[in-house]
Amino acid sequence: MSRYNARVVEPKWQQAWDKAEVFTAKRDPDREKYYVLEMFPYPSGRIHMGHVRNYTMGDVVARYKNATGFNVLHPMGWDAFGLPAENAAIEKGVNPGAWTYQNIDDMRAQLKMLGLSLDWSRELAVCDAEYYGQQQAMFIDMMGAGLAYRKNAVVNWDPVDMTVLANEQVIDGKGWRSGAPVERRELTQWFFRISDFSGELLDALDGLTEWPEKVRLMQQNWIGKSRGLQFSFDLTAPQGEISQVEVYTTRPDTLMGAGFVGISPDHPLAKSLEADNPDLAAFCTDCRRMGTSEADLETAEKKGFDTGLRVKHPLDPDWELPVWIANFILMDYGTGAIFGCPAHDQRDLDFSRKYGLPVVDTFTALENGAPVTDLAFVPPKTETVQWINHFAGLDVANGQEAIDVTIRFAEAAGWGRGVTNYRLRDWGVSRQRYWGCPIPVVHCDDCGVVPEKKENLPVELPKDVTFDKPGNPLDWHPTWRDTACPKCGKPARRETDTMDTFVDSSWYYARFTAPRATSPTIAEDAEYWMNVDQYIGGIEHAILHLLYARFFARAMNLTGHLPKSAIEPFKALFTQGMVTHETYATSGSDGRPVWRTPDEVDKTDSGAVLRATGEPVEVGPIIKMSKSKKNVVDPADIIDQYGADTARWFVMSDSPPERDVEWTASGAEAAWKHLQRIWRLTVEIAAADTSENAAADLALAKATHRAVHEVTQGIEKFAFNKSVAKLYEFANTLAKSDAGGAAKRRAMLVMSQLMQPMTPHLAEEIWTTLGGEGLVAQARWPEVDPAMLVDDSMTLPIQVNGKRRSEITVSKTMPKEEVEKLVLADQAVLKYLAGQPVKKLIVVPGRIVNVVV
RNA sequence: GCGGGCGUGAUGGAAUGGUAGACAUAAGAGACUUAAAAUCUCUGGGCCUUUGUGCCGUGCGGGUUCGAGUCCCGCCGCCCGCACCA
Repeated sequence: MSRYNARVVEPKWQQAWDKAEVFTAKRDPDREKYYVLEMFPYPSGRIHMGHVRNYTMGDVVARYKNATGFNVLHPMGWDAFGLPAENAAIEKGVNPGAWTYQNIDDMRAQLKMLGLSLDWSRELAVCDAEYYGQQQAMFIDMMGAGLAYRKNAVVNWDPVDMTVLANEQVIDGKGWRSGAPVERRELTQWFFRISDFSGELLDALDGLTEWPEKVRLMQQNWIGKSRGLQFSFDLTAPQGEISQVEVYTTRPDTLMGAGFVGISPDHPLAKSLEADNPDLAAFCTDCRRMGTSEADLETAEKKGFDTGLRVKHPLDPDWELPVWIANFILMDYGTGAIFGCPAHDQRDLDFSRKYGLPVVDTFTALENGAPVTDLAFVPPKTETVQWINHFAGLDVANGQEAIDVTIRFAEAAGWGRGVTNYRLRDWGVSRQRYWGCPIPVVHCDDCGVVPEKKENLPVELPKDVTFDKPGNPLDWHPTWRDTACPKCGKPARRETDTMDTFVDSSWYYARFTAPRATSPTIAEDAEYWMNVDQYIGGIEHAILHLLYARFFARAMNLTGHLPKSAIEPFKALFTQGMVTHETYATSGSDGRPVWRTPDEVDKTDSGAVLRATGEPVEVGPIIKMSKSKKNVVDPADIIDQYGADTARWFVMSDSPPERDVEWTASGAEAAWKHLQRIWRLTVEIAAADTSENAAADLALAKATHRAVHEVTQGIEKFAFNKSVAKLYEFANTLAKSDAGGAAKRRAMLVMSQLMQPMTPHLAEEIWTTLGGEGLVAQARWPEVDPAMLVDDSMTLPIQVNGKRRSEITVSKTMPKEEVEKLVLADQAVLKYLAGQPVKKLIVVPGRIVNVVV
């Protein structure tokens, strides 16, 4: 019997699809379109199992939708700008562009081996001048619309390497290469006004009904709408120009419990004090060393410094509060100053206890009026509490009522105003790096900051750059900066900042609708193909990428590059889990683990050993495949050994798509065995005579319809693992069936159609072997006859007091009364009733019966 | 620290609030074979002086319900994000 040889079969069908241009998308207003998109990869050079899983999921959807009659757009591109190319340049002396394009060539070749139904004619890389030139045009339009502007912002500065560091390059407050303590430095940088859209981006989340609830919730919390009170504390004595400290609080009702006023180390008041107070200046400098990430600030030890200044309480001129600088207060949020209410905020309480500041209760629990000791009393805003001393006369009220009353009281009295605040900050897009999209502006001594003329776009990155000096090579380039002012023509300098790579990925979905256009988009194409009907990617992009893309689509709409209907570019979103693997390590001479790749390790009954030396190997936790832990399986090896269909089948089976999947060698082996089994069945069926066996034929036809129904349901609901399980079941049924040859042939043809989205090459081979017409990739998805799904009798479980005690076989349509009679006559039921009267008899038709005594 | 999620046999997992463990893997037994591989068949959560339509069992502790893996409250553990990794 001929063995199925993936190495021969797979390229054959890939060529057949190419030749027939099966996956080339053409705009056709007479057909309903379906746009499926997976988050495009960074071209690291090798695809990994996460890619295989991500792109197979998208491919299953694309192939299924194609089979159900949609005009499918399924494109692929490269998120090709970013740090790794510069790191490679520094470490290996390669040119970032050359390195990137080589990686793209390598990865494209690997992806093509997977047999994905991609329209490669639309391929793009964000580092193509053809792409980023259009991005520059949009940047200029955004400047014109007031959506892009410059302001000062802090960056991580490495004082030894004299360069700006990304957050991931700051390890324990030190530069990753130099090891020098990182400083915060202010630079003038470009920003997008995403915060103007805070309310809009928040409200529109309600319309994203096909997004995971958790992602919408994460975005909602990120945008962070709050209602609070803004007011000022008067300083008892002015400090220079400053006589007040303005604060924003979401709990103004706790004002009578204020213990101190806290300001950010970057607050103007703190800065004005630094000149005369070396200790205070040292404290602020220390705070500024922490790095800029919020996680760093929040997890650091909470520290404060008493400025010695005092402010007056707005409700009691005799009440003075100390002003402290605190390292956990962010200048970017609210006013950069707060009042601390230790009795009702754990962080403020810890801070107050640490520095001996007063703790004043403002309310207590209704049933327990004990004062706060080491645990702050922080009830939900909906809980009613007893007020001790409320200036607006509250006695018993819940937190939300108290906040509303307080804001009204302050507004009426004229010392404060209700303010709606958002946590969302404007999007800083400047990067002091080479390998990114140049910001297309020119600095002119006379005209200031001037956008480049559109006819001069793209502002191309120079190719002749060196990385022997730290910092941005664009700054060191001998000629690239020199240009003429677009306004007055005098010599001027190009902006050397490039754009955040999140900008590149904020509109590629739109560019795919017209990837070769000489404008960012083409109206007819955008109108037809947008929005993305199904977007698929990692949960790690739940907030930033997806929020930026939502903003950018709005900005593109305002600047005329997308229709209004495309401001929510992703109609449905699916977030898939990671591919994980066990980790393996031997112990190094210094006692630290030396990570080992799975193919270096042999697993034996007595434990894992290193194949080469027999040295024992520690089997570690199952974690995301990563180069640093070496727990990677190279898809290319798997494809080489078993073929693409096996890899695709494995990543679709077992684990639900939204959860992590563990790659195991036995799982891959099992996937391969199953596909071989299907092929053996096919060969058998192809050789069988065409006899009939009425009863078995009907049973197999019914099983076929059930399989179609259930596999379809699985795909529709993104439960590919369940579709796979049903296909296993169907295969078992088919293998055991006594049906005649003709019936089996019909069943196997349907099997190949159902398998086509997951294992397209094998499916074609089955289809053609059994005489299917044309390509199975172009065959119409099989229809279900509902009549074939109906079973007339069923097993009905019977519980007594909630425990399963018996079962009866009944017709599905049997009336309740008859079921009840049968149940009460059942021997097992009678035994458990033991003569006790039946209190209640619950019959859930078609489900279960519960007898309660 | 804050925000979000997840937790079911040896393993991956299945289960509109209704028979917990579908389907698959590891393992064990058997068939075929000179033998092995491949293939096929069976067993496959735990417990037992009662082998019984027995008892226990979905991270831990409570609760709601005729009935909870599923809903609610409180813990524990792991994962993702935290604005310059992509």
